[in-house]
Amino acid sequence: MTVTSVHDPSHREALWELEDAFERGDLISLFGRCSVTYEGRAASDLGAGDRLLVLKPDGAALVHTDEGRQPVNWQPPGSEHRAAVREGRLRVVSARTNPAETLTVAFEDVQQLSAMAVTGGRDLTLHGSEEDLRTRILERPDLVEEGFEPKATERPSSAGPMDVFGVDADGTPVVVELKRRRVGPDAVGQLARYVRALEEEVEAEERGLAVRGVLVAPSVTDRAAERLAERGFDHVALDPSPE
Amino acid sequence: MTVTSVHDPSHREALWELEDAFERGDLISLFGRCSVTYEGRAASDLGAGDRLLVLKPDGAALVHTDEGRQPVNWQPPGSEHRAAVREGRLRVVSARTNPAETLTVAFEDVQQLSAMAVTGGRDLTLHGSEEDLRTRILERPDLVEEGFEPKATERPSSAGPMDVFGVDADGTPVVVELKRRRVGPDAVGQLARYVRALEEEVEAEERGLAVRGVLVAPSVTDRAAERLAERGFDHVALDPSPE
DNA sequence: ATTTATATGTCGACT
DNA sequence: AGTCGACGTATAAAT
Repeated sequence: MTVTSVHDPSHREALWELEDAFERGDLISLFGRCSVTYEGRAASDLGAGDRLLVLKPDGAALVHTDEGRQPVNWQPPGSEHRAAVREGRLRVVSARTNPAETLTVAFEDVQQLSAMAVTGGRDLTLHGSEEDLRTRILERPDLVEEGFEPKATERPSSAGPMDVFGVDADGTPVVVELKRRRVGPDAVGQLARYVRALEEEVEAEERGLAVRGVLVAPSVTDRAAERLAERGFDHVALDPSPE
Repeated sequence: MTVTSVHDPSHREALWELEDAFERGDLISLFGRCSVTYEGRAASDLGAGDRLLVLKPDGAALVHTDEGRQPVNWQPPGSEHRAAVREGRLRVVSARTNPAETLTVAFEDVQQLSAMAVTGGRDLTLHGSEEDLRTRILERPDLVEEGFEPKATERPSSAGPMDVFGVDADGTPVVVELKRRRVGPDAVGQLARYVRALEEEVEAEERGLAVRGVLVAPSVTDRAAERLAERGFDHVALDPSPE
């Protein structure tokens, strides 16, 4: 039996089950009516309501309501879970240091507690990432531009490593910035820093050789297009994976 | 009784309970061994393993392993949940359009299903935000600098609305950029755009009047400090909430 | 430990 | 619906 569960337990029963589950390193799901307070990087208070508390053996804690992808409150992995009964009520505290922060869940009512011993299956393969986009360009440089020739990926510069560095048909240096989805102005700023850094390098040895900037992304916002135009950079419309 | 739960149900029993819970608009927690595939903005495959599936009545779906604050797979609110038994196995599909994406969870084994009717209690009050920082500065402008006088918040410019606009003791225009935590170089870039935009405005009517830039944040990274120095901007060390 | 860039980021506000 | 900036962003890689 890998799962233990109790329905409508007393606060004290819930505490016993919780402590056993902590001991076993289980993944825990706890339904009940509770109030939540958080204090740390910010501070928050959440009045009584029905919520789902998830406690993970790596120290993560999640308080979920019936809405939203995000937990309404949480604690990052690395925290320490503790449970106690105070004044007849179950209280779960998850805390960590550096930064110091504490999540407190005070239950008025515990409806359901389940705990599962989790084994294996942590191998996620994700496709369509920026990594894929780079692979695609290295395999078919003409997707960037006729005659484009990649020279290096992650080429270091004073502004950090650039995604792809190469030369165009004329031999002019080209900095390529990759984005897996539609981008805003910030990406142009990033590209501009790489181009400027490279221009300074190049000028040091060879006068008058311009550096081009190319932004590869499925699309760009209007504001980003303006800034590309200002700087004289190009945009190549390309998806991370072939349709 | 607001919670229903079944322990170690058959796939078909689980399906019935799931459909009832969908009907009632319950918040659902489902433990079991499953494989997960996602296809949409990206694509991913996750082999069999023990996981927690959370299904929300607003359409959100979360697949959690025993590690991490983030779900290993998910579907945003607004998706539609469906469940079925195929070849004797429970299969939960959550899908949405715009963008089109689909999450499929195929169970080998269902260990525990709980569903709770959630009522009320959605009032979160968060302290220590950028909003708080602005309030604090408007109440005590001297925290920015002796003689600083705020003139407007969210003052519009060609680069977008600036956090706080004011004048210093000499009557020089000051653009203030607020950050609630330690900042990197991107914040300096943001401030620089506001300052440049304002300089262009000011120059149009009045020659030779400089514009100052002040970054208010608890601290800055080394790189950010360099860029502040380059541009001649000031940094004021200030927390969103009084210690 | 700190800094940097990415993310299926998510989320809210505004146009 | 699209754009923009904040977030207790989280997370991984590099320094």
